[in-house]
Amino acid sequence: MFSKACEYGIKACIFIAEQSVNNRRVSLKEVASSIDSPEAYTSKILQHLCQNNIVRSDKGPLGGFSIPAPILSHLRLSNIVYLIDGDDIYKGCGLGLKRCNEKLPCPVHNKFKVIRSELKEMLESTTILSLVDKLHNGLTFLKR
Amino acid sequence: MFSKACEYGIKACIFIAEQSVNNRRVSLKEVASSIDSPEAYTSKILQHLCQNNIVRSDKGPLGGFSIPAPILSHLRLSNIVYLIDGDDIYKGCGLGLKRCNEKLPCPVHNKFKVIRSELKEMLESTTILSLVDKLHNGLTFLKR
DNA sequence: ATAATAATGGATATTTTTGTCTTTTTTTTA
DNA sequence: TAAAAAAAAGACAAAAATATCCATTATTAT
Ligand code: FES
Ligand code: FES
Repeated sequence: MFSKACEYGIKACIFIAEQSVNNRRVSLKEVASSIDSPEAYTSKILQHLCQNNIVRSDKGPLGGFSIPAPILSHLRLSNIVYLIDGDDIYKGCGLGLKRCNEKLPCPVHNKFKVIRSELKEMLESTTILSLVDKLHNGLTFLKR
Repeated sequence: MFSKACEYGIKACIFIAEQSVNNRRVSLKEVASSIDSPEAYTSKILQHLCQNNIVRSDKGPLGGFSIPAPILSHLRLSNIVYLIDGDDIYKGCGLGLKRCNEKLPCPVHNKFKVIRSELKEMLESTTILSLVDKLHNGLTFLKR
């Protein structure tokens, strides 16, 4: 469904967000070990998220990653997925035609567009904060 | 959503099925050009489908690919997707945890499982024959 | 039997995705 | 001001997915 990079990106954001809620910055090491991802690869993904103002980073001792409250209050799954995996999952044809097109639809178009728009709706309506809550209460997990 | 191989596999099956309904066998060349896919790669995918009795092949002049009526009458999208892409789309965790697990769910589990089961339901309920009909009536397309 | 046709099978190549390693830059504390 | 800590950046490596090539096998028609 999502690329590995995107999966790591989502998990990293949820973890960093949880810590940010408690005013803690986290290092790359902490992120990678908390979400069970390869450190250097995770670093690239975090860089990408930082360059696009989804995550904030501070260098030096006491530095680390965080998500500022004003960003966190708006951040949704869709922002992360769109940044990392692009809009294929929203707009792409299920059978890989150049463009999904009502006028020249592929055979699965009508069935596929329903699923696709439900996925879109789900990603756009799910806030990272809502996921943080459940994680914080020990109801969900980022590893295993 | 699906791999390229799976997209080609689905399109190939729909095209071959359409021809089989009219008692025509089709060559690899015809398949590849009709669905706009790389010939040799498509060959591998068709081999895979043949080995698993989803498509039939006959060698020699007059040979080619076909889908026998008894198979076509049962064939659904899910059969093709499951064969080529496996069950990740049905059972896999949206965040890539080892196994999707009600007891140890990831943060997106509850939202994700809804989409996933709708996709599953759609794939399992959609017959290739129903897609052939629309293609045949010029309502849908396999290229562009 | 022979030639022609069409799929098969195996090896190889390319591209994309995923993952690693090393050096540089920035910031903080001593 | 020097040392340590942490991310940034760039080059490189490995693995997986996608794609191509060529020789072989099976079938049909002549
Ligand atoms: S044209 Fe294929 S999904 Fe719309
Ligand atoms: S545990 Fe992640 S989708 Fe079920």
